[in-house]
Amino acid sequence: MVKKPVRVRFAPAPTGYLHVGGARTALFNYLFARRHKGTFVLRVEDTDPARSSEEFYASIVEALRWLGLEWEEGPEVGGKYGPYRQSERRAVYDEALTRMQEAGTAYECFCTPEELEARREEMRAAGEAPRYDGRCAELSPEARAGLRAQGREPCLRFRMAAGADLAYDDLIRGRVEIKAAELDDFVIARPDGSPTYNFVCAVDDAAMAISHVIRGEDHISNTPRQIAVYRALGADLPLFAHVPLLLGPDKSRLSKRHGAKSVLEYREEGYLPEAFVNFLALLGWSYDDEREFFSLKELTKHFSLERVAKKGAVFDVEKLTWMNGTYLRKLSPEELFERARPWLEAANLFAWDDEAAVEVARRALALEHEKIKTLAEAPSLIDFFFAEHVTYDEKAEKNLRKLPGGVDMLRDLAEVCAALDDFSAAALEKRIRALAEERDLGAGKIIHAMRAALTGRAVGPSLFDLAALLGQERVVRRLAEATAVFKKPG
RNA sequence: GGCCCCGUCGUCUAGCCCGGUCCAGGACACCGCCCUUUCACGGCGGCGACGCGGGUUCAAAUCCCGCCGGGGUCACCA
Repeated sequence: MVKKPVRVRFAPAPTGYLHVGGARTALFNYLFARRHKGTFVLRVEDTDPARSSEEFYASIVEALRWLGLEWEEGPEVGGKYGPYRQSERRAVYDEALTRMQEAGTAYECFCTPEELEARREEMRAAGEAPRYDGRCAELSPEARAGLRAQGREPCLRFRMAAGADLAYDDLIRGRVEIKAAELDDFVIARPDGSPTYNFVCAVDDAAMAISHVIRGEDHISNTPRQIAVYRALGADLPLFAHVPLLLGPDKSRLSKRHGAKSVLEYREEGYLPEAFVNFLALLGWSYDDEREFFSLKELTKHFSLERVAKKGAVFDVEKLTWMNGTYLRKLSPEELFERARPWLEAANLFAWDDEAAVEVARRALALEHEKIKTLAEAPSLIDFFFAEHVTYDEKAEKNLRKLPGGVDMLRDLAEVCAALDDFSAAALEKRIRALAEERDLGAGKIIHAMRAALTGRAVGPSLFDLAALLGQERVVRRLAEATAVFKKPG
């Protein structure tokens, strides 16, 4: 038997932003396609005009691109199975609908949503599973005409084969069996003719020659219906793989109420797409018991559905943040600066046409390289280099006050700094340490207070590096200004 | 509630299919120590799990049964 070419699809509905769960599903599809030299298709499931929006569509496309998940076929790039937006495929569905009506696998149902809900409620009350009772399944043409005369507009239902159990082999879960009793005739088109999800999904997967359907496990219960549609269409079944859901801290499906953000929000918060993708891949998939760093490219080499877990995974931002930090540390100082640039620009710390200032920023960020965890932190890490006057935080003020000798020592420090011919970090360190020696003090005493005076903070880069970058003039000035702290009561 | 799925450290997971090498390995977080002018990075160490109960077996995280727990789904949404 000839193996069919691998074709997978990610099929989001543009009813919201791309969230992390969707992103992971997209990633798994992408990886699977690449791994098997197949095709990754993007299909937009916008059959519900009331809930779909262009804004969401655009943001999903942008998010996928940010992650680097390029699709070979889909909106924006085209492909021979297009169009790839279901709102543009109405003709395809209409044709299938007509064929199925003619074949008798679809029939008109005149029940109203209200009537159906009432009957479902009765069934629930009676302890039965609420399902469609087949009331309109065998309506005669005359009966239908009568109902129409009453002003009723029919929807179309799919006729499930009576008494037929269904089963399929899930690539992740193994064999899944569904009893016929659990299946009912479901709506495939609304009275206005617009088709519904289970129908279009199967029609398109068949039409687009999708070989593997990789999606969230919340779709397991849809699978039998879609299989039934496939059969009615006379199409070969794809293979199904249902990946576990992403969970919130309370173990229920990750959602907005857990504070789940859209993918693009993570971008805004300064996460690197390469770190984000790496982290996402590890949520439900593993390589072995050791390795956890993978580039997108490496993932495409190693990914396999066999190593996808069955258990849902909790999205742990802390680990993401740690991983982001390690990725940030792998960048060269220049790359780090360039990638932090959007955040730096937004913070408006200095004029970008001032080359000297840009250079200071570049070097300042380099001094914080080992500490930065997200790009969004960049501005606050270096802003004191550009502040007109230093404002001291609580801890800094405390460190300043602890300086032995107080104001006098601060003045001496300023004097010493002003007298230095060579204001390099090395020369500065030598001089400051010598001063500490002269006064019979631990160098740390001076260093801590001086850092506070120069930066307004108790934490920061190496004092001597920072001071050298700040420049002699500003160092002397800030040391002088810091004497004000001692004049305040405290 | 019916049906379906899942169940190893707080979290992500390796191990389970092919029982012994697992008094369960790695990572994040946390704690301690080291490095060090602070923070951080890095290094070292610690804390910490096989949901419970039966059974099979010389031997069970691994196989079987039951229970419990969690989740998903039951639309003219996708």
